[in-house]
Order: sequence, then C-alpha cells, then structure tokens
Amino acid sequence: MQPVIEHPWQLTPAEAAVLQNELRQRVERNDRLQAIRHVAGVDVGYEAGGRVTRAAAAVLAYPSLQLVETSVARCPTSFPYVPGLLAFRELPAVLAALARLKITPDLILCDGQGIAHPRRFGLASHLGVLLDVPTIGAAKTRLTGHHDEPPNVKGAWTPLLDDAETIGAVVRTRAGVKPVYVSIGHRVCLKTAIELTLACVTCYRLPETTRHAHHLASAKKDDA
DNA sequence: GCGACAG
DNA sequence: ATCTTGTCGC
Repeated sequence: MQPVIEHPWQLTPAEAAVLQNELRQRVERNDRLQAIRHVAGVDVGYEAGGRVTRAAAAVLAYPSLQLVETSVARCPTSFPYVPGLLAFRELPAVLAALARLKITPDLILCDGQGIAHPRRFGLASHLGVLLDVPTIGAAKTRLTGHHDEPPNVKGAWTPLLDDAETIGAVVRTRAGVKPVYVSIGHRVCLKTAIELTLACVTCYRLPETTRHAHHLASAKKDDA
C-alpha cells in the first residue's frame, strides 16, 4: 500500500506542529469502513542505540486473527522524540514496512494515540490520513486528557476527557491488566474503535504477532 | 515559573 | 523506546 498524500519529514519541531495543524482537518471521525478481511498491527523498535528505527507490520485475517503476512523495514532515525510529534520519528519506517506488504489491510491498529493528542492529530490519525485507510490509536500510556480508572473487568471502559470533550476511551482488554488508551485514528468512530480493539487485542494476538515479527527481524540480520 | 509529556 | 539495578506488591 502507498500513501495518497506526501509531505517532507525533515522538519523542525515547530514546522512539524504547523503541518499537524493543517493535516488534522482531513481526519474523519465517523465510520467509513468496508468489510474487514485483514487487520494490520504496526509497532516500532530501535537499534544501534536509537540511530536506526525498525518498524514491523503483522497482518491478521479477521475475525480468525490468524497470522497471514509480516514485513519489516529499517530507516535511519532522523527526528528526536518529542511528546506530540512521535509520528515524525516513527512513521517513515512504518510506511516503509507497510509498503512491503502484498496484502492491503482494511484496518490498521497503531501503537500510539489517534486524536487523543494536543492537536488531535496523533500518530494513528497521521498514518490514516496519509494512507486514506481506517486506523485506530491504541496506546499503552496517556499523552493528554483525564479519566477515571475503568472497572477491573474485561471490556470495561471509561471516557478519556479533555475538559468536556471526549477524545478517547481507557479500555480494559482483560481483567487484571493495565488498560489501553483507545482513540479514533481515521475513518472509525470511537465506539467502533473500542469494539475492534477488543476484538483484536483481547487475547493479545495482535501485539504478540507484531512482536514476533520483530523477533524475526532481530534473529536475521537482513529483513524478514 | 512549575509540572506533564504516545514511543 | 532501550538499558539496567534494586524494590514493592500480590
């Protein structure tokens, strides 16, 4: 799969924030989905003390969640970690990994926020807009917003609020585990994002297989 | 001015 | 994120 929108990545943090404010208008917060046959999970890791960014993608058939394809790509790390600008550090490698897939997924789950972001344009929204594909933000920790702790029951969730605005949900994928921060990425409403996250992440199949793709990449010096 | 801060 | 020692809670 290839982006439908291109833009430079070698930007200053100030320029990157300006670009986010322009692209944020393209985010669609309602469902615009076709039949889901394949779901991709993408995750990023670093090598060589952070000088190299490695992205791994895992495609699962839906709803069986059987692994059907993986890909890996490496890029020189060319942007610092700045809270709110993570996409400029990680998306170049993510796009390269996704470009190597033969299968075009109908949905992408991202390790990062969607609109639960200071400018409502986190990594998942950014990726969705560039590819014009439905995406969901599923982050392990909070970037912005306040919330109550969800009940310790599988499927329980509480709204993630920025003042009175609901920007996401804190979702308990399993009893006894830390909740995940779910937010709209692109072309899915929050309700759908929560449901699909539970369907794909409840038994940790997606993160598991994505990590597996990373392991393949680590074991082999070349790409998998 | 002082905290907070996806990965 | 990644690296890594010691500590806390179930």
